[in-house]
Amino acid sequence: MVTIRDVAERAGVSRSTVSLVLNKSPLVKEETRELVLAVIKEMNYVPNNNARGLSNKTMNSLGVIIMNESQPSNSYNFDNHSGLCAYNISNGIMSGLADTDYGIITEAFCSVAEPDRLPKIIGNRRVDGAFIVGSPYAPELVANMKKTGIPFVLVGVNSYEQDADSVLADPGEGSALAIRYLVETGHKRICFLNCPTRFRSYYVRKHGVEQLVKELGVEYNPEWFLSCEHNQGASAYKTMKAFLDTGARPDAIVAANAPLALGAMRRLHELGIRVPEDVSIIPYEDSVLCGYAVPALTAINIQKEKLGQLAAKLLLERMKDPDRPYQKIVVPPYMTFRDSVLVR
Amino acid sequence: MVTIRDVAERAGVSRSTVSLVLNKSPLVKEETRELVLAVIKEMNYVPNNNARGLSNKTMNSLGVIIMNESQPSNSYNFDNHSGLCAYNISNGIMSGLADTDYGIITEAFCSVAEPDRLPKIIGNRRVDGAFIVGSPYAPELVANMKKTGIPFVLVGVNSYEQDADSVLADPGEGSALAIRYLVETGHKRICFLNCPTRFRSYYVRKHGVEQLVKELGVEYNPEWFLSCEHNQGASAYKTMKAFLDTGARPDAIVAANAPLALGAMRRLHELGIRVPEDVSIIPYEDSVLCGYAVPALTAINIQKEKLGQLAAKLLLERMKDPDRPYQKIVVPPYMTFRDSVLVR
DNA sequence: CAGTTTTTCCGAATCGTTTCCGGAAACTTT
DNA sequence: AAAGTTTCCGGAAACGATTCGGAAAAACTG
Repeated sequence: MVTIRDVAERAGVSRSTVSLVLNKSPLVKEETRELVLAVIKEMNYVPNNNARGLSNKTMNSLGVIIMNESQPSNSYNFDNHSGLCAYNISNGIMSGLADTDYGIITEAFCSVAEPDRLPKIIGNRRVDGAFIVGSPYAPELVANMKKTGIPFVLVGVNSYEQDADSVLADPGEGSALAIRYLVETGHKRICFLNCPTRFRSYYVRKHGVEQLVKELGVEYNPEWFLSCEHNQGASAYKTMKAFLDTGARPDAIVAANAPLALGAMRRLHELGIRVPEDVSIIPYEDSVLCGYAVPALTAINIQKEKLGQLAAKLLLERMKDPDRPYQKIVVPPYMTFRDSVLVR
Repeated sequence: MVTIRDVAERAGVSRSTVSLVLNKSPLVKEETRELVLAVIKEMNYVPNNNARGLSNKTMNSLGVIIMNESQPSNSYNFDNHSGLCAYNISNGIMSGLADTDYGIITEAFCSVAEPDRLPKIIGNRRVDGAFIVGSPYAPELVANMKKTGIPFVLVGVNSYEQDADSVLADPGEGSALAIRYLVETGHKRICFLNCPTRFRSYYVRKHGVEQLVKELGVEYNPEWFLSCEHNQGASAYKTMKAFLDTGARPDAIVAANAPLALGAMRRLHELGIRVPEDVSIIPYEDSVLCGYAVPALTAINIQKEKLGQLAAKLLLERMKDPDRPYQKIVVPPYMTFRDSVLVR
C-alpha cells in the first residue's frame, strides 16, 4: 500500500506538502502542485480514509436511514404512507453526492416508535450526516437526533411542520393536480379512494381534495370519499365492490396510490366497467406499476430522484454551515399522461 | 467525545486493557472485564471506527456494487437480464450482516464494459470486501477484481462458470418448474416469450425449456419460442400481436419476466382472450407486479433476499479464510401460486 | 519458601493523515 | 545590499485505536 510518505519521497517534497496538495490548499506553488499530482497518479496513490478521518474527526460517509413505515419487504417499491419510495430517493441521493467523496451507508430500518434507537445507530456508525427518509411526523425523533449533533435532513412528505431541514413532496398539491385535470377533462362524479387519514399524508390529501372539489363546484358527496387499508390492493377491491354495490357510478376515481388503483380496477373489470371509457382513474403516485397496468395509468409523479438530489445538496450545505436557518424544500409533483383518463 | 483513554482512566486500568476487553480477548480477568464493560456503558463509549481501522488496516465496511445492466432508473425493480432485483438482494445482504458491525456502502453503478473501473472504485473507497450484484458473465472484471486483493462475491444468475465465490439463482431450473407445472395441469401448446439470448441467462432459460419440452413430449415448435426486447413490455406486446396474428393459439405462455407477461396480456386482453380461461401465463420472475396484475400472476420466485443473505455469509467466510477454495451456491427457485394458470 | 509457571496487565510503538508553527527561500522595496 | 514581505516547505504533534513484548501478580511446585 502506497502512503503519503512514499509519494512525498518520490516527489522530493515533505509529507505535509503532499497533504496540502491533496486538500487543494492555495499555499503551494503551482509547479510543485503539478509535480506532486503527477507522482500521485504515477504511483496510483489513494489516501487512506481512516487516517484522514482520524485526523479530521470526519467519517467521509453519510447515512441513509429508511424508516420502518416504508419497510422494504413487501410494499417498499410502492407508495408508502409517506407517499415515497425510499429506494428511488436513495438513488437521487447518490447522484446528488456523485462529485463529493462521501460514501453512503445504508442503515438498518427504524421505526418512529423507537425515537432513541435511530440516534444511537447513527452515533455508532459515526457518520458525518444523515438522511432520514420516509419519516412521518416524528418530533421526538427529531429532537433526539438534534442532541447527537449530527446534521441530518428529513426526506418525506409535506405534512406537519418540523423544526429541521427537510425536502418534501407535496401530497395536497398532487391530489389537486389530479382533480383539476379530471375536472378540466369533463369529469363530474369523482370518487376518492384513500388510505386511512390517521396517516398524516393521507389526511392532507383528503382535505386538499375536499377543498378543491367544493371550490371547483364538482358534485360533493362525503360518501364518495372512500378509505381502505393502507396500500392494500385487496382492500381497495373490497371497498370498491361495496361502493359500487350501492349503485354509485363515478366517472372518475382518484386513488391514493397505485396498488389501490389496481385493486379497484380489478373490481371494475369484473363488472365490465371499462377504463377509461366508463370511468377514468388516476393513482396519486406514479410507480413502475402504472406503466404496466392495462390500460397504462395516468398518474401523479412526485419526483423521488429529485427529492434525493435536493436532500443531498441540502445536507452538504448544512454540514458546511451548521448555524444557518433550517430550510424546507417542497418539490412539486407533475402528471405523467398515459391511458387511464378519458378526455371528453 | 469519549475515547478509550477516558474509559481507561475512569476504570483505573490501562488503555490496552480496555482495548482487550473491547476485542473480547480471553486474557483479561473476568472481574476487570466486567468493570470495564460497566464503565463503557456508563460513559456511553463507542469506539472510533477510523482509529480502529487505521490500526487494523480494516475499513469496517463492505461495498455493494450494482452492475449497470440492472440500472435502477427504469427497470431496476424488475427482473433484469440477470434475472435479479438488486434492491431485494441488498436487503438480504443487510440482514445477513445484521450481527456484525460492518456497514454497507452502496457504490456507483458499473458496467461490465469497463472492467477497470470497478476495481478502482472499490480500491478508492477502501472496503474490506465487496458484493458484485447482477453481474453477468464478466471474466475480465473478475480477473481485475482479484488483482485488487479485495475479497468479493458475485451475486447473480447461474450461467457461466466463473472462478470466484458466487451465489446464484438458477434460471434453467426456474423455467423448468414453470413448464412442468403447466404440463401437469394439462397444458399442451406452450409458448415461450423470452428476451434476447445474447444475454446468457436467457440463453440458459431457452435451452432449459427446449430440452424439457421435448422430454415431456409437449408439442415442440421452434416458432413458438419468441424473443422480444429486453424487459420491454411494449415489445412483448408487439411480439405477441405478431404471433397471434399468425393464427397461433397457445394455451399457456411462459414469459421470461413480469413486464413481458404484462405486455403480452395487454394484447390478449384486446383480443378478448381470457387469462387464465383461454390461456395460462407464468412469468419467470415473481415481482411486486405479479401480485397486482389482473388476474394476479402465478410466478417463479428466485428468492432474492435469500441470495443476499447467503452472499453475506459467504463473503464473511472468505474474509476469514482467504485461501479456501471458491464456492458456488445455487439457490433453487420456487413457485408462487396465484390466479393466472388454469388447472384442468 | 525460593523458584517456576501461568495469568493478568501495562507501556510504548504504530497505523496514515492533517495541521500548526517556525523558518528558509524568493521577491520587493528603499 | 540590507531590511522587510511573501510564499512556500518541513518537523512534529495530534487523532484514537491495536498489539506486542515484557513486567507484575498470582498460582503452582517440590
